[in-house]
Amino acid sequence: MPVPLGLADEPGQTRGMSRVTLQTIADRVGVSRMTVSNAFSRPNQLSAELRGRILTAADELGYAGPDPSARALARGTTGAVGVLLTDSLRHAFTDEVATTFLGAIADELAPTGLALTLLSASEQADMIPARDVPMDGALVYSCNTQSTAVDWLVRRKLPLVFVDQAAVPGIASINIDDRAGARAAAQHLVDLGHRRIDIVTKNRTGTPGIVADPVTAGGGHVVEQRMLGWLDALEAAGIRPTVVQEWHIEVGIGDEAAQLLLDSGDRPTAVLCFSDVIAYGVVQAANARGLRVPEDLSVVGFDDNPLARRMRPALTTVRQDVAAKGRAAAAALTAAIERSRTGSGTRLRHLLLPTELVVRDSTTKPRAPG
Amino acid sequence: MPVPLGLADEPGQTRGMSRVTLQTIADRVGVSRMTVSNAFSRPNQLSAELRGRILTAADELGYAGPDPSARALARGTTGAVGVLLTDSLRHAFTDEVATTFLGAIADELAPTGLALTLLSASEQADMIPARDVPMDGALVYSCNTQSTAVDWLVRRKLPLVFVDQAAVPGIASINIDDRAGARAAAQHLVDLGHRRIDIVTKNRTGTPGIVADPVTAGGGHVVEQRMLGWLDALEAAGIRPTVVQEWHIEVGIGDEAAQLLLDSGDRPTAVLCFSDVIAYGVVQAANARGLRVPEDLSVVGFDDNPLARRMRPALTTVRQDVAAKGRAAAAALTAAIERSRTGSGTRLRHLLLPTELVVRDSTTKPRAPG
DNA sequence: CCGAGATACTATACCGATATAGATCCCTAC
DNA sequence: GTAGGGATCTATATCGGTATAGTATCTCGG
Repeated sequence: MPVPLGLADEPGQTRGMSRVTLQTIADRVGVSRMTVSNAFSRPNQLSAELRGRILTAADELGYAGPDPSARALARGTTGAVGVLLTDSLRHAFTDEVATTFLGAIADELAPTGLALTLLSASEQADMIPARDVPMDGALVYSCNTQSTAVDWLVRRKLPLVFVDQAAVPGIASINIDDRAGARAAAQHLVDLGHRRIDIVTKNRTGTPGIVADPVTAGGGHVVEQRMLGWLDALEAAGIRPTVVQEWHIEVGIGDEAAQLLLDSGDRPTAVLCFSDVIAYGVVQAANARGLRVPEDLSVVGFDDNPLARRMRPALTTVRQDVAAKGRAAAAALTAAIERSRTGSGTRLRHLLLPTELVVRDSTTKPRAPG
Repeated sequence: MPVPLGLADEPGQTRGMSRVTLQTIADRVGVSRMTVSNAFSRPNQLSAELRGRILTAADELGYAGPDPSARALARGTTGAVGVLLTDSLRHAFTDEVATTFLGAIADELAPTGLALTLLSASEQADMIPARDVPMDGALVYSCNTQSTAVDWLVRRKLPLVFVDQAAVPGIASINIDDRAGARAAAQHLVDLGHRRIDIVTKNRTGTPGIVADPVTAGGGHVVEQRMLGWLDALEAAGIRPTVVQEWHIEVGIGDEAAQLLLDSGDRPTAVLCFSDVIAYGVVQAANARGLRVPEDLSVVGFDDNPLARRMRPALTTVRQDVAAKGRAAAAALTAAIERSRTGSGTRLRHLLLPTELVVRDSTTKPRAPG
């Protein structure tokens, strides 16, 4: 029964009289505070008649229901779960892979009634969301495991699920088979006859440019796994790729990385990219130099971002089922929360979802087979 | 100083001994609980030496900092703000207009350190996020004002900002000039010489199909305003449009609505659409029937969704600056929160952002001018 | 040598609920 | 007639902090 909006008090104004609490209502009706609490939270603990009177009184007093913070303290549960994101929160809404992932989580969480709180890993204004925001559990999405934010969550002993990160004993994790996917991508190029194959990867922490030792360059678990996968296939074929890394991962960012490869004297005939978004940049850069994809340059992405299908030529890439990853993550989180409530129960899992090479039109045999 | 992850206790396990609280640390160090609290929350209230000892002890005991829920209760602030969304949360990540809006909010909120909690208006499992989740304030985005969820937020007297909704006295609101935009869109068609102009609108609550009385059909504030704007121009030109409404607002949904219009004997030469997404559907449907846009059918959208520019032909539409709307909303919210903290301060505002007709390639003169 | 003012810490009183163990009262079965 | 068992409601003890008003102790100018 919606109350006419105009009648509501000014937000935040207490208007002289003190706040209405359970006690206020208890006094009004002449029952104990506990009974009023039960009227709201455990209806079957009191008679329907009394409950009716209490609810009426509460309504008259403009009571909005038990205070969520107080309830959270007393019950030990808040009704919200967090998602920790490394990048700015904006990224959560900008990147198509991220939106697919989060959308799937939202869907999976919907029936539980849990709200989804987006947490930024960056610490602003002496407030650290991962440490200070009340929540019942959290998803850690593609964050650096060393990150202090992750550390705070761990210290809080919150039920956690790690996604796209190195698995840690005692914490559920969801990963995709990055290494196998990358290996398949590289093998695909090798099988096509390419010998000059280079790599454009991502590394928010390193310096952009050519990477001397790719294996130890870091950049996070996913970056490392994909690198290992590429090298698995390339080294087996006796190929030593030039590796360049970028910071940015946004569509439309100019490509200093691609420049390093395409303008070098020893130009590659194929490029493996950390993501479809990066591949997009590489294709743009190639076109800007008059190179045709795939005739002059084969390009492979990763993720099977919707972007990959929109590109011309359509991008050969490694598909991961991002939605399935999101659903699995949400399910793992609710399971973890349940486990922490009931002492224990289902065993904690480390899931590895498959990847699959999707060959489209951005790869072909090199013009002059090596 | 990150703690080695492996050493952390199992999440949620109390492992025999009871939880570490301020008191635990106070006892260990031999000071009062309040002093320990100060060590964490008001460092300048105690000597650096003692603070050091306290922090060390806390660290040894595996204390993760003051419990957020307890702190929220005592301080009356949680560090998170909510966004209430009518549709499933998924929509927040699926729809490009929504992601732009939320991304802008996230950006604007970043420096404040506030976390963003996504609230679904639907009530699941006896848990109503709008009523039960702790937060410092909330944005209400394009929700039905009658919605119980909105009502809960109002009763809680939370600082609120209404976006894309009828303004209510006492609550800040951000809107765009839907009516003027729609009027301009309709006038554009009239000026081109169209006389048979129909409308495809949206209405989640009504039944899909032809709408008898568009003005009273409801569907929410934005729907109503745009309808008024269209009719302003059409009625002035003596045109009575056929109006059909749809439920779905997702790209790629088959178009029963368009069908009603395009397959009728008296086919329109132009269609005004509630959104670009709907316009996309109409164009698809037209193409499927062998009609060319704009030669056989002019189509106008609304929003200037990025989709509008990607479409072929590029869509004529009404631009709104969604990012600006998001920033304004976030700013209004932080202002509202500040206002409720300090009693009062800046005056509460009702903002109306401009709209602008963007003529692209989906509209032209009717083939046989009436 | 004394009072004013910091500085460093403590005592007490909330914040607004929920959990758990009673206390009544009424009804039923033996 | 009474023990046992529900259905209702209450009393008490938390939940884990923070705000505010003290109480000492120290410092310093006059």
